[in-house]
Amino acid sequence: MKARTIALLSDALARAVADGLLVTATYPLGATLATPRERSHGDLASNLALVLAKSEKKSPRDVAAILAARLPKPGGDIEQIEVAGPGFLNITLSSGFWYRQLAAFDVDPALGIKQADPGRRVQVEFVSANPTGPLTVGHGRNAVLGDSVARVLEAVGHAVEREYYFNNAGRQMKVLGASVEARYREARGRESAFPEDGYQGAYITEIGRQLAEKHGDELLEGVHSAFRDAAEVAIFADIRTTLDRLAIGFDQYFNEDTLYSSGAVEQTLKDLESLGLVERREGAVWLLGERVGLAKDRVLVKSSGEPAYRLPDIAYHRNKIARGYDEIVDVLGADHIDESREVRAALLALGHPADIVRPVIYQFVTLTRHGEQVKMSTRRAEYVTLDDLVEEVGVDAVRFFFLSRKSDTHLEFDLELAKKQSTDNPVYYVQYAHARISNLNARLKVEGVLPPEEGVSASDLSVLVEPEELELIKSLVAYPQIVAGAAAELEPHRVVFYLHELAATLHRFYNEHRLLGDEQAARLRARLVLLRVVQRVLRHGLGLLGVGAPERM
RNA sequence: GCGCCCGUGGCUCAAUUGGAUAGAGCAUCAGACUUCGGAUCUGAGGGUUGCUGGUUCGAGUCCAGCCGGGCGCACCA
Repeated sequence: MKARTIALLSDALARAVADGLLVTATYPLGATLATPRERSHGDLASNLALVLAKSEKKSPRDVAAILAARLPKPGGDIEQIEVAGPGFLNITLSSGFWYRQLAAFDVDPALGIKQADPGRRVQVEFVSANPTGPLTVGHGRNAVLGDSVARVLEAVGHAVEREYYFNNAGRQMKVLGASVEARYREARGRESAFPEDGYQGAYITEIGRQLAEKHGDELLEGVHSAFRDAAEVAIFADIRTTLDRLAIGFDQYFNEDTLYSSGAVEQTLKDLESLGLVERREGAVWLLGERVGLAKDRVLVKSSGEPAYRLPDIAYHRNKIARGYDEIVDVLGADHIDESREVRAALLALGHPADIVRPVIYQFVTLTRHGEQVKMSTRRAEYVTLDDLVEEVGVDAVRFFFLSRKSDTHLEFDLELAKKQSTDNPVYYVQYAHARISNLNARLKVEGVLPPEEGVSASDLSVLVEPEELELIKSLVAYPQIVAGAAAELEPHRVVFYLHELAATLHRFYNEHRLLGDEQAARLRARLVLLRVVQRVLRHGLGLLGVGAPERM
């Protein structure tokens, strides 16, 4: 419809030029045709006259009037065209158009969502927590965000691979092993030197205790990798369990270590060096900031001879690019923004198409309870893990709440609100809309009323004349654009806001119009089609968020 | 000090990426059906979008400078 309307506007412009009233022959790039947020502004609004005003040296309203006079007379899908405000052309579509849309949605498994053609191969890398401890609430936002971005991309026809990148070799893991060893010794009643910067969580004590149980005193003598290995296995199992609960899975787990064994890290360093982007000084190897567009020089290899984290990270991204993805999404906490920039700069310097790497940055999460902030300290054992959070408020609330803010803003997670089984809680509000329709269908079925078979005609739907009904139809028809926008901008929160609004529109309709006992059979049938599509959209949207759509609550 | 992100009713957040009279929810107040589950709905009050300039037909959105908050500025990952 948009394309058709633009063609009409373009025609009107050409005719105005032919009539000698306007001089701009080509349809301007800056002109948009959008759905106004204000309902009284019609269904489509063009700013064409506003954009042309300057070059035409006429007032926007005059330009709009000239164009309006050359648009086709209302009829067919267009019911009304008017000049409004500073010079907008507001177009109202006929109800017949909307009935046809609804009828089409009813038989379209894709609910109007266009499939990208050709679809792209997209990799989404997320979570990527090293196995040093249970996932935190912060990882939770990462996990849910990454998974939902992947779902949205899949919904518009891209082939998505989910990847988890981890490092089980570095200093962190050594400290982890030493921490476990100390706990093991304690469990065997021996002296132990707990590392100064060791991991203090209770889960470490537990792993140490289990090793003591299994091996007795066997591990007291000598140097063992068993501590580190046991910790890794136990912690990874724990992480996977948590992710499973959240219905999050991965296609690949990528171990940083393979970048060393394959020589990729070394090769990356060589390549940077041969491009003259590297300098050796103070015993370390530096990436020259100026040469790659960064403010400062950055260490690639420490004076100890170990690569700093960013070198393997650059190698990792080269590896990803070499795998041929059309697009690479990195879900990162705000504290990794600079790192992401450094990698990007290095990739560009190495001649890679760094633009296909798209970081999704999220800000930190705070938990509140009764308006008070819940303290989370990783150093001490008093943090709330992601698992604790899921345990307390449930999977649906965790996922919905994490997605209900634009990722790049701080997120305040209200524990009490998330647990409430009432209208205040947006998860329940949306889920209830879905369950309500199920319940209604069940009640009607008892009365012997069943929804019509699929394939009703637009004219069958023309009994839907109430404002609440047309509002629902328009809201449904907007859904594909919401999904497309969420996919293009990697912003699942748009789906959350849309669903809340759709649910509100449904509740309004539901409250105003009673279906049970309606004697007008044709109207009842049409309404059941409408509700069927509403329910499908709710279910689909919740699916993009990974949130359940219950039949009953 | 430098860089990045953010400042929107009392609170938590949106705003179709530069569009029209800045919208929701919570909270407050006032109401609705002899409940297709009231886990719902209607209405009201509440705003100089941190401040000051600038860009243009038009700014919450863009540019500059301040004020305030967060993150980063390791040879930690």
